[in-house]
Amino acid sequence: MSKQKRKSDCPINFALEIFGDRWTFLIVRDLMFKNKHYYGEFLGMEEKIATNILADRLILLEENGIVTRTIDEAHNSKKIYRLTKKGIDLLPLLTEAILWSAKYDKSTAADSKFIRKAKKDRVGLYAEISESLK
Amino acid sequence: MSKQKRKSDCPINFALEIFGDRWTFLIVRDLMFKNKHYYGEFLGMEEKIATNILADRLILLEENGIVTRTIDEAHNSKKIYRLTKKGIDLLPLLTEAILWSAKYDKSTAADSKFIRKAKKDRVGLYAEISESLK
DNA sequence: ATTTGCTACTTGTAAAAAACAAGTAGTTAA
DNA sequence: TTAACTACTTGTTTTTTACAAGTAGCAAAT
Repeated sequence: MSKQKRKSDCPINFALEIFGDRWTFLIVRDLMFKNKHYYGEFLGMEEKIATNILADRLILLEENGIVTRTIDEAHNSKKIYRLTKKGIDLLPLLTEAILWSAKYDKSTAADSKFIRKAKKDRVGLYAEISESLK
Repeated sequence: MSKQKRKSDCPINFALEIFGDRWTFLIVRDLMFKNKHYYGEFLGMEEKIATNILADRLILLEENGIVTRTIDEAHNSKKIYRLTKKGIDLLPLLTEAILWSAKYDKSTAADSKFIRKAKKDRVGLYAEISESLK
């Protein structure tokens, strides 16, 4: 999945050209909600991403300005991945996806506390999570 | 892209297993915002979807309860595609995607009137569009 | 000082999906 | 009765994904 010329300037298409695959959003999810920061942590995700796909998607996410990659000062062999502002700004999109899935998937594993808070106090929820990502 | 067992019950993954590709959301976009209802109309989209991909995605969207397919009574050779309630409920998700892309894509083709309305009166916008889809 | 293991990858290959070009079957219109 | 339209299907090539294995840099343990 390398850089190609865009199919259109439609905003939906813009988002799809970054996130229109099975894996990219799962990495963002782990960064956003599961406090994961290392390659090895993403590799451990429930959905079992392959090593090459993970490496590829991390590069793309960095190229698209959604995550940063820095060296862990305590352990030189480790790299820390973090969401940028642009990445954190995906929170409303992720939240709507979660709400939609929770509504229509009978066997959803969505966190009911999250759903309740999202319905009652969206602004507060966003503030809380944004704060946790600083 | 046929039916396979799910990788997880995570709500993000649930959405991705339906929409995690380059094309499915573009069809939903055309149904939601561009008043398209026929195979031939989708085929004419700016992004140039291939005939086999379109046919496949329409089947999947129907299987997932997001669109209905009915025969046009006036023209027996035509089929009408419409969003279901489940499909219309994707509106907040699509809207957040549009807002995010409009914010971060310098050359976005996002409709500025839509963006303004979405920022000022989300509820009103949703009501307006939902009404137009009945 | 050297093996052992951890971390973050890369490489090779098979399988699956997408892209592209062409063809087909059932209307409808001329 | 032919021509055109509509919604597809089929075949082939190209691209992407999945899976298994290997590698390079660092750190701790023997």
